[in-house]
Amino acid sequence: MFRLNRLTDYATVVMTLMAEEPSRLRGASEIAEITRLEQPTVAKLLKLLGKAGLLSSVRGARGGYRLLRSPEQISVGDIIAAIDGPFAMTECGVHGGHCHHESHCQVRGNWRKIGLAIESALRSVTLLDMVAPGPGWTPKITVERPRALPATLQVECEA
Amino acid sequence: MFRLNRLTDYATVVMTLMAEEPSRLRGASEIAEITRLEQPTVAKLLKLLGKAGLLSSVRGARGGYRLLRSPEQISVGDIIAAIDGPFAMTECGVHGGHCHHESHCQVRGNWRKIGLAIESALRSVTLLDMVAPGPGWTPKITVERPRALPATLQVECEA
DNA sequence: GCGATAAGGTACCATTCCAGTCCTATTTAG
DNA sequence: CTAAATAGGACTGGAATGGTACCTTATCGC
Repeated sequence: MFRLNRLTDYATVVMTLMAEEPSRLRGASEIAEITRLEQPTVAKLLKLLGKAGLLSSVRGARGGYRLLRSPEQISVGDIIAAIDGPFAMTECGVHGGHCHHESHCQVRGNWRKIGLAIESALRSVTLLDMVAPGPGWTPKITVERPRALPATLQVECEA
Repeated sequence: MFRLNRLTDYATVVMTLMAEEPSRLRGASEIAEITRLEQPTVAKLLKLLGKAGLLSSVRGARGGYRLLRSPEQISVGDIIAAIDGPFAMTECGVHGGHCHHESHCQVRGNWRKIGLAIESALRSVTLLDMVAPGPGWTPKITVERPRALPATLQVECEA
């Protein structure tokens, strides 16, 4: 599937909640109660989001987290990157050059481009959009593509 | 990560190869040899792609597979759907209504919309594009979004 | 100052999912 | 009839996920 993993999904819920009152300091327990998620899970998410620079934390009693930037300056892409790590459509090269046709592999290059396009699209959807998208909001994602040329390419990419 | 799983990745390589000579019947072993993938893995992919209606199969000795439609009529989205199943950004509702705030959960609704937008974008990239994208090809994905309204929404969505 | 509270960090376990293998039909060429 | 190739399962090892526990560090209120 082209599926968001669960933690990332939760993270967007948590961040959307935070965006409702950006200046308010909230603790993990409070957030867990409102979102009905497990407290340890929320704590884990908050740590990750803090580490990624999306939240600032206040330690000690009556501590908590708040948004480090305003909702319109935090994107869905930021949240995904914070939880899931960097975008990468394919695993090409993960196993250290196991694929010795990489430089000639058009398919991988295309995936990379498509991935970058999706990433930039997700980076353009902000928390403010998530909180209050407006009644008729629909993200319109379009792929612009020139006329393709006749096929002559040899594909020999392994792994 | 927002990562394609490996089988789907392989499937695009296989399908791109098939697109080079759409009318030619190819067996799993031949494809495995060219792509350097394991033969059983290729066989599995071909079965799935056939089941999804992207390839037609000819059984028996000298049998094989060929594209059922022309390369420009088969999209990357088709391939992903064939291997990974239907698009679904979130798992909301997978565990049968465990989330009793679904109807009020703006976040999930937004994810669904974003997912649909990405899906339609992927459906607009065809095998022909993958085979011969042209030298300067870059998919340009844009999300159109109106001015968001002030935040007042209550988020209470679990799981 | 002290205890309570809450974040920071690390490590661990259980489960799920994925990728790959294997086995047994079924079909067709020769 | 036999060999070759797809069809369609079932099964398994391993990796990744996601949830938990434990301890440390920092701050607040008394």
